[in-house]
Amino acid sequence: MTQHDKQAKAANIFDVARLAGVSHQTVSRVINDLPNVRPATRDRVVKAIAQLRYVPSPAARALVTKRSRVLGLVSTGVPSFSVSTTAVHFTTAAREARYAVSASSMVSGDATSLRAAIELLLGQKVEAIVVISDEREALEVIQNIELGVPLVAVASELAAVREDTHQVAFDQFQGASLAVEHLIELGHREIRHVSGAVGSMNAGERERGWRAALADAKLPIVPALAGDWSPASGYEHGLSLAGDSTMTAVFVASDEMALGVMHGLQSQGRRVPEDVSVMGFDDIPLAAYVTPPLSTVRLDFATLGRDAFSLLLSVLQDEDAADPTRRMPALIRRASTAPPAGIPVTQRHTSTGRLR
Amino acid sequence: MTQHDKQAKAANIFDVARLAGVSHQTVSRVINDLPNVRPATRDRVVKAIAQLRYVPSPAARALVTKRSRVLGLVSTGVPSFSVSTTAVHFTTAAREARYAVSASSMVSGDATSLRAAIELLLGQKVEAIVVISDEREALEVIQNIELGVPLVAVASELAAVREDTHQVAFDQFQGASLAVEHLIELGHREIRHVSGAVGSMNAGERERGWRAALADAKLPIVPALAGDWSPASGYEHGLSLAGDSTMTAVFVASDEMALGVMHGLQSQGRRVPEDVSVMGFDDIPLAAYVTPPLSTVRLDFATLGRDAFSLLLSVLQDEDAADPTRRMPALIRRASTAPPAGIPVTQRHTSTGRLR
DNA sequence: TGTTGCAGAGTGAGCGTTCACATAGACGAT
DNA sequence: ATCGTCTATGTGAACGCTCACTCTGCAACA
Repeated sequence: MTQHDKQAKAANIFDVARLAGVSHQTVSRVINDLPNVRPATRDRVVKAIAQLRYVPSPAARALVTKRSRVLGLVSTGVPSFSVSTTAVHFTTAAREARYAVSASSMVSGDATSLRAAIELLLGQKVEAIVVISDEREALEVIQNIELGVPLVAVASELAAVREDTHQVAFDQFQGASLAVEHLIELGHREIRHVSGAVGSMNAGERERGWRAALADAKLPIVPALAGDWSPASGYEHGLSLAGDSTMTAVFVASDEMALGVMHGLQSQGRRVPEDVSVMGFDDIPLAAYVTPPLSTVRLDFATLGRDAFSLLLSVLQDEDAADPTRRMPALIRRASTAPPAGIPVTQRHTSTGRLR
Repeated sequence: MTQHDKQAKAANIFDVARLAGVSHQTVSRVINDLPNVRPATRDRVVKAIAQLRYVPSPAARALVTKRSRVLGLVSTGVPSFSVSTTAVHFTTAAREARYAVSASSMVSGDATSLRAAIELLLGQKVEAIVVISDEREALEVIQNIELGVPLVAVASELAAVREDTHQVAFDQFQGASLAVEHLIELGHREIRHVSGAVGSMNAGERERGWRAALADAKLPIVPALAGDWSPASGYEHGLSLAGDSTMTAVFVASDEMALGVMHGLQSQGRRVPEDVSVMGFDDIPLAAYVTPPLSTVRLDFATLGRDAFSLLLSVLQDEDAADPTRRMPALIRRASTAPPAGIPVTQRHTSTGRLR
């Protein structure tokens, strides 16, 4: 019974066929779950497979079927909660559907490395590519490459230049409006915005939402303060906002920056939310556990990741259902937002000078 | 000149050979950069390749060479800064060496899905597998699978059960000692610890470091408070620690939890660092931008990721150099740690009762 | 002038699958 | 008895490479 299952070299379909006393084609039918195989025969084959620890060669299979069952995943930027979570759930969904995911993440996202990454993916004959990147330019670079395979972009702008580009995203605009409306409802009238990085599509949509909500309420709009998603940039703007005694609330384009803003504000003696309300975006796990807990807009990245995969799958199966689903964010009220101080005018006078 | 480069179906090595007026073997020599090809010939081939947009089939190549140039990457747990950063840099290094990375991330990391993930990777004939997981059990599950390929674990415990398992890690023990010694130097005598998740190797090492540093200084040791890496668990422990008037400092096993601890403490009226010093671990980007900025231990995950790849590469090339490098963490002093209040005894009396 | 050596090619087999097709037997209808 | 039909199985080619050879001509040497 005991086999010489030494390092002999892996069994192939013919070895299995021989052991099971059938043709290689019958083995193929069994591994591919095709009909017209007698249960008894199937059994013998299955046993032979197990005994020989046979694993079909993906290379041979890909060679003849011309399908690799590999998906390319490109992501850019410093690892963030949003991108990572989306990616993990995309990968999980793919795995469950028995697709392999060839990942190509990169911090910089410049045209050169992006092109190299795509090239490598294409060289692997991936069946489709999904891009999780918020950088408008990155998406454009990719769209200008002759891919030859479908592209799914997890991105908030409908900039579908090419016919075979599909999209899945949150409604960032609505999310931002939600946030700003919440501040307006609380009674705030001067609401500032710290935006995300230049060239970021999400940043653009969020700023647009802020602007629209203010316009709707006929409230004053001043130029947004340009951040870069880093807590450091939030902090810098927090410092300068501390000196702005007319505003009573800040809508920040991300939680990470919002925490920086709060720290900047607090370090100058401005209290949150008593003096200034701060609103974030994303709802990162930490948001609820800082002082004060951050009001924010929740994005369900897990669902987004799975959505991206479903879309990819339907594109691959030519069901051009492909409706660009846009998930709605949810408002999360916590302690960093509150009605403005009841005595705004007096307040304004006493704290007019630059604080330091 | 203009070709009918319609959807004709991709060119193969023979098409290129025909166009260049050489044999397929010469084309093969060119794409593999082998010698004994006249420059003029090489040129013609290169031109033909460009003209036909020829890309060699990885499947055909893998079929004959028996090498896939694909690496498997498994990671477990909720996406975190540490894991994501390590993974991104591993991927980048691999891409630069023209290796593809098949990613299989999963939130749960239970034996079943872990086995399924490994199975899928093995089915793709990956040349090696790297695991970025802190869960002892996950690593054990994987080590008990007959992989047939080398395994590199990014993990802090030297639990090399199998011969072909290699490791790369930080010296978590030293890092934790560093942190605790910093607190001791500041004058703290009662230093508590909020540990990471049960079953986490890093958590174990960090707790061990805390214990050792206290023992070295002959300071009292009480059982650690068991967290689970989540900010929520940090918060809970922060709440209970607020009632512990004997301790003046807490060493928390991660920054995320440390922020939760600070929030718990602060919500009970305990000031950081005036009443309690809090020390984190990891140095996440946010750590410097909360109030107060968090003292912590910095881990260079980017280097770790690259190290993992170098190790993998040397293992693949049979250079069993394979020394288990352990990178040293660095102490980062910020504002969440300070000398204990000068009047600890009085303090102790006034705040003895449970705060709430 | 013949022999050797080597650079620069080419030839054909083989990798492990799936696909299209061929074949054998069983069964019911004519 | 004969034919078609369906099920269960087998046969051989093709996929696109690399590998191990073979072949050709030219330079160098005795």
